[in-house]
Amino acid sequence: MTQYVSNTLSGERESFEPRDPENVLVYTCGLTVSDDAHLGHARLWVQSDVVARWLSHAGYGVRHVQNFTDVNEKIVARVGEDDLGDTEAEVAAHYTQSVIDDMRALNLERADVYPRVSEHVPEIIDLVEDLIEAGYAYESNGSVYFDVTSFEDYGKLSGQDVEELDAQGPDGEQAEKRHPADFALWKAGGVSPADANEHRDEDLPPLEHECGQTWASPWGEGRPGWHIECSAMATTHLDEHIDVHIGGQDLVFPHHENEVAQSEAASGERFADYWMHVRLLETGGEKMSSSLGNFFTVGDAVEELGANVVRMLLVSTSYTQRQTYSEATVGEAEERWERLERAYERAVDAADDVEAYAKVEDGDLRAAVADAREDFAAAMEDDFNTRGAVSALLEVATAVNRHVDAHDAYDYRALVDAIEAFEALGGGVLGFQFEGDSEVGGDVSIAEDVVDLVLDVREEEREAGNYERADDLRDRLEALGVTVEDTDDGATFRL
RNA sequence: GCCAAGGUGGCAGAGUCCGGCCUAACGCGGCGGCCUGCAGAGCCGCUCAUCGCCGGUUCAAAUCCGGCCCUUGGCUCCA
Repeated sequence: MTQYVSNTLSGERESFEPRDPENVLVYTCGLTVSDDAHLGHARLWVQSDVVARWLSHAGYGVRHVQNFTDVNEKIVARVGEDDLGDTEAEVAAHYTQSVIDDMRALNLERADVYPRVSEHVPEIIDLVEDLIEAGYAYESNGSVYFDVTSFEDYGKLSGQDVEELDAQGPDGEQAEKRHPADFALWKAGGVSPADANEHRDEDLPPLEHECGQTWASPWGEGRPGWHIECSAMATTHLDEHIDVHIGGQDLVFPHHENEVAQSEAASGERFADYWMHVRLLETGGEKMSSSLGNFFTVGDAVEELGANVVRMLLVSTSYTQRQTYSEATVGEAEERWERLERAYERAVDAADDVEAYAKVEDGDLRAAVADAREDFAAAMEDDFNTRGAVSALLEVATAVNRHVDAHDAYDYRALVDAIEAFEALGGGVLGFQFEGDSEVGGDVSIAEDVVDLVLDVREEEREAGNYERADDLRDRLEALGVTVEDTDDGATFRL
């Protein structure tokens, strides 16, 4: 059993050999909290979530860090908009919370740390100082730039040649730089009104003064550059040398290239051994993005489709392949999820229906589950092929349906095995939730409303002390296939 | 223009690293049958591929090599 990973650094699929299998260091390049997250972001999150879950499942110890960029001119540009807040920090806090809510709604496993730029400015300053001392960066007019010509390997991640590169950064920086491809590590002063207004909604009054938070530094008041934050936070919370760096494909250059340069120049060590780049989610032939305005927010998607369908969608194309978002692909994801869920429920019902000591044996079902476990593992080991992993589970679904259709007495052990496969692989690794998931829309929604009505009546009976009536309602619901469970928060049910 | 990644059936999407179990997985769609009071779900069978184009290597290529065409991303904030 060997894990394989496509590595942008080498351009090849490599066997995965973490430096310490007990403590695999994974950094997911998070997002700038200047707007609600959309499905493109969610694709990255879900894919990196599944990577972390699978590695854990496969026996590795994983330390996962995912950052929030909460210092950025696009955030500044929204100051004063609606009720977002009057400072950069308030706007950032608003969208950070929104993203955290989205991540919870998508059933993402918690990362170990979610560092924010605003809380790591001292580490960033230290790193910039180190780079200046080592001769890789220079101060110019209160700003600090990385000297790309000083770092021999510059361009190795994205395949760029320094001499061929166009200028990086806004026009205003060019005069301060030695080489047009040099990039800012530290920017003097706050965000200029011009830079902020470039991203500002046209309907809002333009900003007139320099704004955004600034910090004291050896070079005067200023703000960290974009790329340096990830180097500083990855080093702080993981190590100078990490195992896996995951991010969106649109960040290969310049962001990740610059991270490599900064980190490796500062430490003299290789920064990340495996660079995984999740290809983009496209709609209408172009990438889904905030700036293009062609996005579907995570919140809306979860509300409309349910977390399981969204996850099924985002896991239905392997991360090395760009994905199309369309009505057809969403429809397919719905069908695939429902097929899986129904088979799971059938297996649970059938298992409830037989005694544990039942003697029936169905060799086909047992073999199908065993094969599926192997296929699932093989797919995940082969560069985290999530589509193949789902397919393996759907094979179990077919086998369960076949078994239940064909027999009056069921193979208890085989059913339990199938249920465990659904829960451990579909639930534990792919992050689906088989129970307590309330699907929104259509007949199910109406049925749920009706059940809620009955439960309200039952609650009134309970409060009045009429437990016989309440228990009768519960029994009758159970007979209808609705399992009622009383919790601290009131009664819940599942169909 | 330069850099990178891709082009597989009606759709979507595995397989390409290590050429032959690929007569191309899984699913959606379409057609027929079983089941069913009806519907849905489910089951069975069928439908559907010059695997971008051209050439080469080989007994054998979706898979390897060369050229070309097209798409997407990056080179400006971007997952």
